[in-house]
Amino acid sequence: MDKPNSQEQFDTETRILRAARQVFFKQGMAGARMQDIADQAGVNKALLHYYFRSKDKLFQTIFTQAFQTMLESFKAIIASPMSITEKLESFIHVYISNMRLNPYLPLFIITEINKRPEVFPRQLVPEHQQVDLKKLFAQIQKEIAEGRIAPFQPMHLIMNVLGMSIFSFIAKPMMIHMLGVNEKQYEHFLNEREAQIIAFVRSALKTS
Amino acid sequence: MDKPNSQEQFDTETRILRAARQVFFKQGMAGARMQDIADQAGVNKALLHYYFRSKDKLFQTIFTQAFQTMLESFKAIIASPMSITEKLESFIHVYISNMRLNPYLPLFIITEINKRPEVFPRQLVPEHQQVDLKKLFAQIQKEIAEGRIAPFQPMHLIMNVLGMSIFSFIAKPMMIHMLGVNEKQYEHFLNEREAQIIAFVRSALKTS
DNA sequence: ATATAGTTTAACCATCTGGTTAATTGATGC
DNA sequence: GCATCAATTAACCAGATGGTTAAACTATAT
Repeated sequence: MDKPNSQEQFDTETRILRAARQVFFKQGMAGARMQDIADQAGVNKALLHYYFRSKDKLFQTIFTQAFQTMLESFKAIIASPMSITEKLESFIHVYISNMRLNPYLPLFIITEINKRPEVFPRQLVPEHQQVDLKKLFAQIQKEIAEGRIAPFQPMHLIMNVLGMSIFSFIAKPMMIHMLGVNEKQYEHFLNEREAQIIAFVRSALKTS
Repeated sequence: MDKPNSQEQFDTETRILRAARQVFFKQGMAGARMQDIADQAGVNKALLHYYFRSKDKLFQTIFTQAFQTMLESFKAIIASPMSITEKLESFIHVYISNMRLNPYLPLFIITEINKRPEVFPRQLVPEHQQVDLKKLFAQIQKEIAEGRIAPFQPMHLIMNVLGMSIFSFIAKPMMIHMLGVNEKQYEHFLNEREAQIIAFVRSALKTS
């Protein structure tokens, strides 16, 4: 009948990667089946091994790329010449936009690292391109000292912003069941989310 | 050599349940192995089926109980006769305490609902014991109208508090790699977490 | 045309895994 | 002692799953 996926325009390797991303993101390493990925990509299962040797190798390719993606937006914002307030609001905007396109990404990363913490050593994030927290922390403390924002510990401030932004997406299924709302109501809620978080952070950081 | 687990004092069914919780929480439904659970409980694998019929049944037992646990603390706080500020701070305190004891619980619930959203219908949360949001929302709006707290939409306010509290625990492995800190530093950070979130929320809710 | 190299497929294999079963052990009442 | 019933175990089974392989197909160059 209908094709499992309309991606004939891409070459085989790309189609496998796209299919693998879909399946791994949704099912995780343990739950993903090579046959499912092959079906989704519309190719023979043996081709997965031809291009990527093993399930583990294919998974690592997907995972590493996903993790890098996550890191990149983070680092880009930190490096930019903005005020703290602007950076925080940029975080909120960027992460919420990204998650609208790719809601599974953060949860995927979190669960997979959680299951095999020993498998993801420093090697995954080479020393030279690690997030430079020191500069960001210094900037926050400077603005606090200048009285431009209320005093909060830098790491907690960042975690607050990330938590409010990311959690509302990854916990969507749980919250829908916990709060007893339906999909549509929750989507409406997510649409307001960015503005609401920004307002909340502004209020918290206001100097009295 | 040594026993896989020192729980000889419990009866077989309890030992299986405790072992299943450990394995399911960490590995998820797809990643968990019946043999692992049996080993962890120190019993023969056939006993798992003798007591719980199938992996699915055993999983459902664990999952339902975990989900109820999560709901109970939520509902208890909502029902209590506290002000909004007190309730929010109670949320923060209760969830952070619970997660110190059981860090895998929220992530477990989130990922499993995510993987099979169709399997968890309303039946899991019987109508009569669903979280009563209406009263809570009304209380929030009342306190806003009385000028006791700054105006934020109730559901966003709650999500903010839950996000800041829960996310810092479930994202621990990701944040450790993202921020390039070590386990010990992160544990120290988590110890300060409750006080920091409370301070942040208070500041945000202050009426100017 | 044909040789060559890369690509794709069907069939197959070994292992893992959830689940079953028949036999054994243990306790309890008579 | 022995009958009865629940609890426990070792051995086994069928299907699923990651992975392999030899053959077939395709395109490109000569």
